[in-house]
Amino acid sequence: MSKIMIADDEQKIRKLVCDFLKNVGYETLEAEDGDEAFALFQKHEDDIDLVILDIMMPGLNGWEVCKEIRALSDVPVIMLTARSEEFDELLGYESGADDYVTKPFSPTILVKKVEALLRRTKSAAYLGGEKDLTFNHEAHEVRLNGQEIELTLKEYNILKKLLENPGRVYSREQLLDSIWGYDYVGDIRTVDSHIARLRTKLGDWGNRRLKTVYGIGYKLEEE
Amino acid sequence: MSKIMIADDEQKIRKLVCDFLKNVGYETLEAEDGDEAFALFQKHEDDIDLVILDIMMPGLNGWEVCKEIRALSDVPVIMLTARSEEFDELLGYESGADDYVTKPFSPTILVKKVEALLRRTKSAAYLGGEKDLTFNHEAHEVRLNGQEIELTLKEYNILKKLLENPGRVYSREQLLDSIWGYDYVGDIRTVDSHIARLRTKLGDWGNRRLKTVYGIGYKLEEE
DNA sequence: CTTGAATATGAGTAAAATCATGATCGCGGA
DNA sequence: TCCGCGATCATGATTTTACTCATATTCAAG
Repeated sequence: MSKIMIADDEQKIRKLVCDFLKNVGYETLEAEDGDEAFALFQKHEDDIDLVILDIMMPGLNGWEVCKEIRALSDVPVIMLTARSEEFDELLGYESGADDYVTKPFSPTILVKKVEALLRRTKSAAYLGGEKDLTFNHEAHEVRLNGQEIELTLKEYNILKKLLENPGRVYSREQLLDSIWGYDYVGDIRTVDSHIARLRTKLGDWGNRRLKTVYGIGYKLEEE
Repeated sequence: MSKIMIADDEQKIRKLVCDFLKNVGYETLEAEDGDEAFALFQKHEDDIDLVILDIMMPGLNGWEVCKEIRALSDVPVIMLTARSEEFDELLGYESGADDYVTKPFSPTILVKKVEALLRRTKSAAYLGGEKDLTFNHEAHEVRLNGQEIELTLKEYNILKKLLENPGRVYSREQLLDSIWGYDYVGDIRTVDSHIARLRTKLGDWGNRRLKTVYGIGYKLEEE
């Protein structure tokens, strides 16, 4: 099960959050200030699946810890912000946080955010990680089990689009709109052609994951 | 696709937000003050999937609109707050808002929040009690006790419709009107066929909850 | 309270309509 | 010329509709 680190200087809050997270099956790790949080993260980096950071903490504050962590890892981060603080939410996103929760917060909502974030990042593993399909946007290259697959522009864009939201269904119109452009006029079934070619090129993986949703469109199925 | 209502008295802001939302495939509805917002919501209640409310508006202010909407519906609500305002976030949560964004905001962030919120609410368990049946509109997926049930379009739409108002009876005509379209011509008892297949596919749950109201139509029984 | 006519619904089947696929072809730009 | 792209078409698959007949329900008359 996933391990979550929570950093907050208030012991009560830490306990509250930990209790709820443990309740739904997560392991937790606690830090009571920014310095400890970062130290702990460095030590357990490979084990930690998600980080929750309070902003106002002794030592490094939450934003700073977040930036430091970001320098090392893409682990998902949720920030806790006290309502009275003059906080600049934007800064949070700039520092690389994935989500934030304002105090006072309902633990249930926090748990839901944690779950949503884990779900999202775990299914995005293909994009960064060591799974079977990797995207290298810079090089415009796709690799399946390390082997490069030569995709044409349209194929590449369609695959990329579907990969942006694994599980979500895209209608042919949506794909045409976002890849071809709003002003595209032409046969809607063109999408089918490209999907077919993608499936061929991606072989087994393509057949397994590129799903047709009858009467709706296509989606990339999560596994 | 989801429809989103945005209420703000500044035309520029409305346009900005609408453009971004449309860009990622949402439909939008605009209101320029609190009164119009509430009126519009009442009228299109069933179609609106999410509401974005500015706080400072002529007529009813954002908090008030939110409360009024909450009296009718659980639709997700995002509040827009000017950062300079002395605002009490708690009031926002008390009035039932699900999230808020402070101005000036980046449209991208707003879009992300919208998506996060829709994801959260749309895949949430439908009926308060047991968590056995879940709808994921994005993925066009229905799960019963976690296991996916493959439904055809019509089946899916009928189930969704009935689920919108558990306990309420829908006549065959109403279902035909809202799912097939008012101009449908054909056998009214087609509905029966689909209900029958739904019951089969949903097994025990279907037989228990999909009730026939003799002489009237069908309903989804609450438990 | 029972019966039976009238009506409504369920189950099953088969036909019809719709949709997706994969193969193929021609166009046009690199 | 080659290659990416869009279009078309035959084919098969899936979904939707229509229809039949058995069963269930209602309601009023006996």
